[in-house]
Amino acid sequence: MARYNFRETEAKWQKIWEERDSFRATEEPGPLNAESRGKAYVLEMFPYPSGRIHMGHVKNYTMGDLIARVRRAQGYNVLHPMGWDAFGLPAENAAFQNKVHPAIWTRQNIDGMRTQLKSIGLTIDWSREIATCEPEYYKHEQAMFLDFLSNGLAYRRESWVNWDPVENTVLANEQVIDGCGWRSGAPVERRKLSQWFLKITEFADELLEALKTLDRWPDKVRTMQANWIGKSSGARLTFPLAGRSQDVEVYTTRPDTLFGASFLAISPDHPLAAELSAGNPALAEFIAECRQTGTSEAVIETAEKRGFDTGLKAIHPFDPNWQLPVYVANFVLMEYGTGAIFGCPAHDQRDLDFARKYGLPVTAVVVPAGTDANSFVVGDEAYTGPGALAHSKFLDGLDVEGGKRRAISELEALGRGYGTTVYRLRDWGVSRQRYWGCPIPIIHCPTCGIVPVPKDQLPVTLPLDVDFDKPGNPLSHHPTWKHVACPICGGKAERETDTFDTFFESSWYFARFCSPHETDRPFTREAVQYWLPVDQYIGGVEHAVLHLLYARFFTRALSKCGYLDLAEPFDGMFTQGMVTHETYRAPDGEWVSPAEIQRTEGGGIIRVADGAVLTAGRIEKMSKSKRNTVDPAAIIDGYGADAVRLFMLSDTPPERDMEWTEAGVEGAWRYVNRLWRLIEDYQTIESRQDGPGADKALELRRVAHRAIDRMSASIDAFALNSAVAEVRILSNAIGDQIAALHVEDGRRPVGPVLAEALTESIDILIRLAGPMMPHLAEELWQVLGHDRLLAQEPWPNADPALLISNTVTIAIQVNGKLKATIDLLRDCDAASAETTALADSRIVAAMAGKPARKVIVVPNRIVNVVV
RNA sequence: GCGGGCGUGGCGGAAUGGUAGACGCGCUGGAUUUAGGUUCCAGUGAUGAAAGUCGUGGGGGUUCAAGUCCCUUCGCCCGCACCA
Repeated sequence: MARYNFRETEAKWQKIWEERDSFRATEEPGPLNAESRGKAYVLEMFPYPSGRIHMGHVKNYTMGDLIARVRRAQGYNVLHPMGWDAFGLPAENAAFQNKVHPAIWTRQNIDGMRTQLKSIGLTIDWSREIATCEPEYYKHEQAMFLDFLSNGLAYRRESWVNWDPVENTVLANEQVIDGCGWRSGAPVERRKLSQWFLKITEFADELLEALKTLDRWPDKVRTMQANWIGKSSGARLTFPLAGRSQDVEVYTTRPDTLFGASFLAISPDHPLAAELSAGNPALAEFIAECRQTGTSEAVIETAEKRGFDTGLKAIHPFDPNWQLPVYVANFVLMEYGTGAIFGCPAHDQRDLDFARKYGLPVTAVVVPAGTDANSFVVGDEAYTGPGALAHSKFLDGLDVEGGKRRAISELEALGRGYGTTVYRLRDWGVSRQRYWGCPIPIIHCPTCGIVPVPKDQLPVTLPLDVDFDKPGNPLSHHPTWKHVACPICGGKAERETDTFDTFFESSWYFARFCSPHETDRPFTREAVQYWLPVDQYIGGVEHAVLHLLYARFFTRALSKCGYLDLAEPFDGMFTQGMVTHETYRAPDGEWVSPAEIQRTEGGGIIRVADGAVLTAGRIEKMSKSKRNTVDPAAIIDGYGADAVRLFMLSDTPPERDMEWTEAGVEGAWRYVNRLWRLIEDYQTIESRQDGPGADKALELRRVAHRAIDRMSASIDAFALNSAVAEVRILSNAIGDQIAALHVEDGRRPVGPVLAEALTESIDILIRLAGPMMPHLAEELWQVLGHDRLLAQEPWPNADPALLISNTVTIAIQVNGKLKATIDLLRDCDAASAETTALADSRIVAAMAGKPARKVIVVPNRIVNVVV
């Protein structure tokens, strides 16, 4: 055997797998799955075709491929597809910068990325590849939208957007930098536009409740989704305005603190604010200032809390003589509750900050148990804990929950309010004022109003002859595209020029993969019934809320419209961590890419080009701005896909951020070569009747079968780094056995018992290594003389008899501190374990003559002597 | 601001409440080969001559026993509805 040539070998097996169509999925379990354990749909989040794959992709697809390969070997009928989330802003930015058409740019990127992905050696069924920018894909979602519309799941209303007043364009949140447009630099304004919404709120409670059933999802993702949905119970109540016929309706989760109210605050977008501003220029200016921020919640919430006293007085619902000032405040969101709140400074931090700023009274009405209500003072911190109500008339003495109930029943009796449930979740705005997205199939007719495009006229395709030089949406200034005849009256009408949010495409692509070539319908019932739900979905934690929630909603909406019969699309979910890298800076502050650096012998870092001494900075998420990305293609070229895959899996638990290092991938590369040499050495063994090693065989087999057992368990638990460790433990054990053999003329004589154990262990080792290092393992499998592909071989079974040994090592503690270990027969009785432990000289010494007060014996584990 | 997460040797990390540091990187010493990314062997938490003592971000608690459970505190990271 020559040196391992990964370049040739990896290309060779990728070609063979492809020629033999090894990973094609059909609903009929094939001969490989004669003893099929059912189907396994393994899916990684499909990539945006940015042009080149990045390390995050490699991590994602390596993990998914490992699962897919293991499941295949375990006898499951596996579906493991790939496609392209091909609509989105970057294509338009590229069009603007480089004068390339988004369609051409996207298709070129897809071609390049497909080649790169294939170089990783993934078990993808490429016959099912889809791209969401193709009319064959998006025509189905246009039909879905029309069905949502007729089923009351889509509607139109006004909503805010970021508006760049210089470019006259709508900006995405990421295009707003410090409150200004990224290209124009002009302060961004909020504007109202008429937009389409999907009624995700109709499923709010269902989406929340069903989280409980998703027991193969990470708890943190379920928690984040539950918080996002944000179910809260509270009260709606009305405050009459003094001297006016109007009321202000308020939502609160703390009706128990009504007697601690000191002001009312309404949103700058509240209708009352608009009305008052008409006769109040100062207020109008305040509201205009509030609109000088973006629409992002993070910006609004972190902005300085400001208010404007309208001069109006609201009358307390429980006391007609009590009047509260009414403010317009920038932190009150029109989208949540009623767009108006009452402020109780003593028991809400935000209200307290506001009250201190504007000199409003602070009255504590909940005091901790055992505290005197008259001496309890709120300083800089609001009291939000439990306690007894005080200074609250009929609520006095009640606890918080009791107070809430009593306050609500009182409000209901007075006809001033009622108990209610509110969700933080808002309906999903799907309109985008952009070109590179799926056209919304709607026609606006001056006579007939909003008219859906008839289904038989779908798809509404994007025109290709568009101009990106003018700001704004190219669809709206296209000379002809939007001008159409109204489908109802035949008169002159205009197409909707907005396109869908790209989350639309990713909300159902997993179903499309089930029958990607259907033309008249998005998928067949048989195919989705067979494959869905996805058994294992894998992707970045950054999608933990939005994408996953939208897909869950979409699945329900499609079921309501008769497309599916399913509530939850993803049975198992795994969220991976990011890939990070150290950062480097030149003396002038410029960021330097890892590809341009070299480490000196003294441990310093220099830039190769000019020898400039660099400083190593923090380890951060790989990003273009910090220039700390590493190109997977270059690394695969240098070390091979197997080494890259192995390093991706080996060091860090997959849910955590991992640091990419050159040393790490080199270590993985060395291990690839070590396995190659191990098989080389193994081939020198020669079975002889008088050969040595019979006494070593059983222990080696134990290690091998333990490796099967522990690695399988690690994979099921997604502890992929531990799974790699198990393979290394096994190869180390085999290597130790071989190294211990005497070499004669290049041969290693060995007795038949150990020879057989070595052969069995090597067989197991290669099967276990296959999902991680598929090319090397496939090559070694062939070298060992097998005809069948390793990719079609079953997973090994652990022999239970080899998983347990006769003796166990037991720790003996004195007062909880380890003093000795002893070997005992497995499952020996507690009494003899105690006797043996107390007889041990080290224990006698540690007890220093004191009597044992208590002895705790945990069978097969520990004896703790308390003195 | 709100929500979620993470913190263990020089480094990545392992550990059903039961022997802290598996596996690897790095480092130290040695051997082999002068190799055209070497390989192999031994050692490697701190401290101590040793016995031992200490040690899982900090502080407190529960327990025979805590990295693991509870309270509290500090630091870092991610998401926040038009990036995908």
